[in-house]
Amino acid sequence: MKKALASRTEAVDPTSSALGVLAQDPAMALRLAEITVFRDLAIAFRPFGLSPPEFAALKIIAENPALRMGELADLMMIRQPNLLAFISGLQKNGLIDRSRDSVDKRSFRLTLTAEGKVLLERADMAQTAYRERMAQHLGQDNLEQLTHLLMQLVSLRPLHPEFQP
Amino acid sequence: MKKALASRTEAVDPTSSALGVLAQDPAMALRLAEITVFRDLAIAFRPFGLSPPEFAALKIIAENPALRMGELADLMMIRQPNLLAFISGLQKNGLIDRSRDSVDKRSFRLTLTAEGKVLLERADMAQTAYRERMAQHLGQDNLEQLTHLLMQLVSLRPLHPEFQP
DNA sequence: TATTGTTATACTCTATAACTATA
DNA sequence: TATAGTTATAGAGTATAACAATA
Repeated sequence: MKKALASRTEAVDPTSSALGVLAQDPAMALRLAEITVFRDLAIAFRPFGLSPPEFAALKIIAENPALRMGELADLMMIRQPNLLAFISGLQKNGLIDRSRDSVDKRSFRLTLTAEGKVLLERADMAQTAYRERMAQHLGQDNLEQLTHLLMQLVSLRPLHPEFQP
Repeated sequence: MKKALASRTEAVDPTSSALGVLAQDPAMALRLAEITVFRDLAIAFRPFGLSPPEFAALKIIAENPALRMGELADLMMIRQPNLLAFISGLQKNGLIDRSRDSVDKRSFRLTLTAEGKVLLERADMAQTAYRERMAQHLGQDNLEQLTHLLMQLVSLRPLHPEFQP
């Protein structure tokens, strides 16, 4: 039926026919692509001491100065308590400032420090290089269409937004 | 510059302009789409007592009877020790059989039990329903192209496959 | 009374090294 | 010597509830 698959050290290729009909499933493809890209990006960002989510946070703060923490959590689609852990780390490393909002004293406003801006600029080059690698592999137009379709999926709001287990 | 963003309970929309240039980044789009889809799929599979990876494992085993555990781990792009945890669970719940390979006595061969086949068939309907929801949102052709592009990304082999931290 | 951010905590996922039994 | 699977374990990531300060 099928030739013996490759050994552990030379991994079975998930793009091979072994996945069968499942390779046509968008969710499966989404997960495998996510693993592929983020394993690689984690390595690409390591020289800068950043994880992919940390890079994303810096980038979003740069784009949206004086962002509140809750807003950042929403944009990254993670929970506030989970955001806090690595936001504290970024602050401790001197990459971001957290200052109380003068009018709403419950809120913090996030901005990049000068050091944060410099690091982001350097890490940004690694991200750009990786994006260009993807563009070479897929074609620039296809990569843009892929990104557009993914963001459209994000606006697929959950079936049960009020779900509580 | 920008209207005050929504409150915590009515989340800031990651597809809004607040993401800025980052919304054009394939990696960011990939992560947000993955979160969106798998949060929803986790709920869709809950009535069957399955997590999305458990469903995927059942589906892949159904497509590839007598699969070895290491091969399954490769196809799902997860590590063998991490696969083992939930494979044991599936076996304990009577959904899969693990039998020693008669020629290579180190290997196990995975197959679905009758019960596993029945459950998979039912869970498959939930997955199909969700895929149709995506198709309605994006258009059937776009969904297929999205899936195709994602699988092409998976074949983007890592820059440093030999990396050891 | 509701919201922002925090703490505590539990659960899952992920990654690696070291082991066994077979090859 | 190498591979299939296992165990143990450490580290992330994720989820919820409960709390203080502020609105």
